[in-house]
Amino acid sequence: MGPRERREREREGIRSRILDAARELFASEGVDSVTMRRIAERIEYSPTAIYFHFRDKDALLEELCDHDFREFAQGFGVIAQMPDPVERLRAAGYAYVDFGLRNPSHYRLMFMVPKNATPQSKTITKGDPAEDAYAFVKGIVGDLLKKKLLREDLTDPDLVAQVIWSAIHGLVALEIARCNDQWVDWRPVEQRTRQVVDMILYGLMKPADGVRSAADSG
Amino acid sequence: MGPRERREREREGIRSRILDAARELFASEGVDSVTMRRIAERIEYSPTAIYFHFRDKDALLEELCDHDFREFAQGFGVIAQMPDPVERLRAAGYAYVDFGLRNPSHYRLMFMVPKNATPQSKTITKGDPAEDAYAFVKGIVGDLLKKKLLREDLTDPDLVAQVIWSAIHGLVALEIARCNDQWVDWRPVEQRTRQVVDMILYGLMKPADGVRSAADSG
DNA sequence: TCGCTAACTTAACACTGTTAAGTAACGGAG
DNA sequence: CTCCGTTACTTAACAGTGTTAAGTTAGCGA
Repeated sequence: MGPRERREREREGIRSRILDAARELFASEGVDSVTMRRIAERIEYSPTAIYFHFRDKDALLEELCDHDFREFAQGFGVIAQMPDPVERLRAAGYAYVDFGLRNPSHYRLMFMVPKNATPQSKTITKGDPAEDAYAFVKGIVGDLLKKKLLREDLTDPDLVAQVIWSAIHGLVALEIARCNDQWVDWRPVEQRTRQVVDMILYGLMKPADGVRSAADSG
Repeated sequence: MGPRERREREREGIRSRILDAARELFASEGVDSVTMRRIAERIEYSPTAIYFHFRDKDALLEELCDHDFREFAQGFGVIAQMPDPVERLRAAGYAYVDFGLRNPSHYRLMFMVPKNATPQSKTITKGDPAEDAYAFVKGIVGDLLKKKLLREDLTDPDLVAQVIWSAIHGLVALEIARCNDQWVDWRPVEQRTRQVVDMILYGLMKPADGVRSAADSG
């Protein structure tokens, strides 16, 4: 009760209005259009008012990132239900690429800009597959290990998860940064996605088990 | 001959002085320190003088990139001599990663910043493996195809080259953008490199032929 | 010698993030 | 109720950015 809490609520309100304005600007006009002055304009405050709620512009973008990270991880919700870890990995790969290509600006901010650290997020619990996409992949790798489906020299879930992430990230990152590059005779991104995922599965699993390629099922 | 040519030479001279200054600034203090004013300071000209030689800052950076692209491709010179395409691919992978990690600023500018096009370079001849790194990889893939070492469903050299590039690029790009990220328990980049290259070979080649992993030879 | 043009410089514009100083409103203490 | 301090802002300004417009000087061709 009391005005103490009301002030707190109001403060939180304007905070998220700032974040919303930044996000809209960001999504509709690209990261370069996210200036303090344009954010301020949208919420009808003076530019410097933002500094009362965020340390600086980087802190603001960091919090935007934070939100995106959770949303990103939550996108894997249904996939987590799949019983077969191989199919789960394949689906996760497709979902990852899909997110990146649907939200190139967000993806850039999240993974393609050098950062000292992923937001030391108080709001995302590290290691929880529902909120942490890396933990989700690592979980799948753990299941593959348990079922002894991986090559015998692969025993470190972190290492394998990082290798998988590299390949998928490279696909998305190149598409975002180089999609209009006339130099390379690009194959359709869907085709590349299928082949990268196939390569990951063929490349990490025991040959004996045989990987059903994407071509077989669709 | 006469003063006509001398002027031409002088013009070319100041042009490359600008490029050199920009390159030094870029390598020693990062891309953010490459401002028109600081470049001008170094060559003891006024900032606006640069505009007489380059359309704008982007054009200047583009030409910087151009130079890096050729240097990058030339780094594959000795590797091109290797007779076995499998070993050639492995060595090319290591060399690629090595370049990226040794020149993170250059790598970022070359491959991690969205561009409408790789410089429509008059100075790099597309398709020449000595000057075009993509063509070099595509050439290796062609040899692998000729020797029937690839999985039977893989017949398109461009597609395969792009898949290989994705995986290697992802490794480098993540290392550059996220090397200090506390969120992920990163394995040493050398270890990841070996595993990514192994995954590419295991993932693309026929299982029958057996891939000698990096662990076997070193 | 005249004049044109290439190669510059200086001044300025329109931006950017950010800080310093000033102002109005609100809440608790005496 | 009054006073006072904190909170939440605004206005003005600084230092920086890329870039353009206008003015200046030097050198070549006629």
